[in-house]
Amino acid sequence: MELKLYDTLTREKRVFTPIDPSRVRMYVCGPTVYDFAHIGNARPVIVFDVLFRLLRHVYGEGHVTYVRNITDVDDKINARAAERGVPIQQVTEETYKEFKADVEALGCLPPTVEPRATKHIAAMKELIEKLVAAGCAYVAEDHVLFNVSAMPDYGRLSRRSLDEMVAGARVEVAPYKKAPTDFVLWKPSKPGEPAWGSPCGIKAPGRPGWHIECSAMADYWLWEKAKPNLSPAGLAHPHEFDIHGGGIDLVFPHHENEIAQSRCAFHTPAMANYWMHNGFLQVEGEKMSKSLGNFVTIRDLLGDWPGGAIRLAMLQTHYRQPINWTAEALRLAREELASWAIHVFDDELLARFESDRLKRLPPLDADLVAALSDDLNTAQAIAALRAIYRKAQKDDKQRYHLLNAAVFLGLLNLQNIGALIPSTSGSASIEQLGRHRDLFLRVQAASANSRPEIIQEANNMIADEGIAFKVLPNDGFVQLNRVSGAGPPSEMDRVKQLIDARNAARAAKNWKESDRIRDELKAMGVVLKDSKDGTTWEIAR
RNA sequence: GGCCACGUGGCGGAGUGGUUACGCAGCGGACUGCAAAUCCGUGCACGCCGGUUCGAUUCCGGCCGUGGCCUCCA
Repeated sequence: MELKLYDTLTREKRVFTPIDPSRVRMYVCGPTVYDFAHIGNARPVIVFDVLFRLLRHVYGEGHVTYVRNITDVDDKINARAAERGVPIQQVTEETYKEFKADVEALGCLPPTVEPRATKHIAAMKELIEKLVAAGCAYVAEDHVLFNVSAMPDYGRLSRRSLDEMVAGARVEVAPYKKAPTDFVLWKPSKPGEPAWGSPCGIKAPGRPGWHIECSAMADYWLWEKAKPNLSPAGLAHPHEFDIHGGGIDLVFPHHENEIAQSRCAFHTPAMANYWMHNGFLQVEGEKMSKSLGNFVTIRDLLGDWPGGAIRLAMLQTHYRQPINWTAEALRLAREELASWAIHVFDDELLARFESDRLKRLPPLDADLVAALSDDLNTAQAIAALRAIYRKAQKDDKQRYHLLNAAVFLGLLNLQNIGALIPSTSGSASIEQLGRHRDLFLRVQAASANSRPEIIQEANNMIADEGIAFKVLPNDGFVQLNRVSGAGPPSEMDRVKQLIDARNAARAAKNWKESDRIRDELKAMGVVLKDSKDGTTWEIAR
């Protein structure tokens, strides 16, 4: 199966051929950790997680290195720390933890490495000195600046000429720059700002610019650290790696500058062989901004929707298309996952699947892999899942394949399948569960880290009804329980009794009685579904 | 202002030089005592104007509309 990826540099879909198939290397720009990540931040994380999964599938799990950096030195972080009156490191550590929890709840695998900028200052300084030595950078007023004229095809990625950039510039040019397009590699720090000993003989302490961080960390992890594991073919292209990803807004200037830095420092024709960019995201048809009040954090969304539903909604649009983020799309995604969970999955299937996974996974659906191999066409991949779902209604084998495919795409795991199937313990009322269904889903969908807090919050809201959510220790499923006291006999048992009584009445063609019982169940919040195989029921919404 | 994308049926959203996306909603049918649910089937489309072509939603040009970048925002 050929894998094709769209390359922003050449603006075309090309067959993907890794430099070294035994070690496929990918770098994606990660978050700047100063606040909760928003849904726009989630897009590249999810998109490149799908790519990571696909690459692992094609080249083997141990043969893909995925680096996603953490930018933990940045003026926005400094500002936030000052605002809150806490040390910078506290801001970055806290935010990183939250980010990790969010991303996990969205079904993303951890990258191979998550390097932090502050741990790679030496590599950055080394790179800067290399650039100065090569005549591609210069020192001015304690800054080190990249000399853009040293890079002949600067602007190739973003398809803009130097003239355009100068003409279109709307910012004042700092006086120490030789040319308006030159950008900062290193800058001096004021007292109180994070600072390290400067390179190039600069006495004043300083800190790195944003662009150099990525060039340095990419090279450190994808070349210096990867070298020992590369085949001769891989070593023939020093410093180059396979895929560089990020949001489309990073094309200029960030990625353009990364290319300039890395290529000039290492004298290579390319930094990465494929440049991939995800499209932008709007919220309910409008640009997301704090002033419009439609700024949606991942955490907020996870409060209202299972992570799998967020992921499904996200992947329904091709990654390069703009996406309009709506509650309606989320609702549909949740309903769809719920219908899979309710109609074709059960505990026996999940248990069998989990035990199989430890040994060997069943082969993936060919249509699914073909769709993903065509420049990550997740919309078509999801269509393939729906086709399996349709077959799964009749063929038990297909249920297993659907589960396998959904787990592969990261849409479902044991925990969030449970999230879609509400249940009560003996004594809490089903009607109560129905009423608090959304709250239930919020608790069930929470990541392990954030769950205690969310469960506390949820339980505070329903405390006056004498009920509380409880996490079952074995499987992580959530139940609604009565807090204390004996309570009435199990309502679940009562439902079963009533259904049996109703079916007895129906068998006797006593419709009046059977309808009365159905109404009684309805009053409890239970909706019946009769089928050939018997009567099932679910919680009313 | 410069540069770059995008514009598909009631809604969301793939794809294609002539032939099915898919999902939701709608309609019809099966099932059912009725209802719900489920399953099966089905109508509805390619912003506007030109051009290339036997034929364009798909290629080219123009226009209109929306969005992005040019400000260390994914």
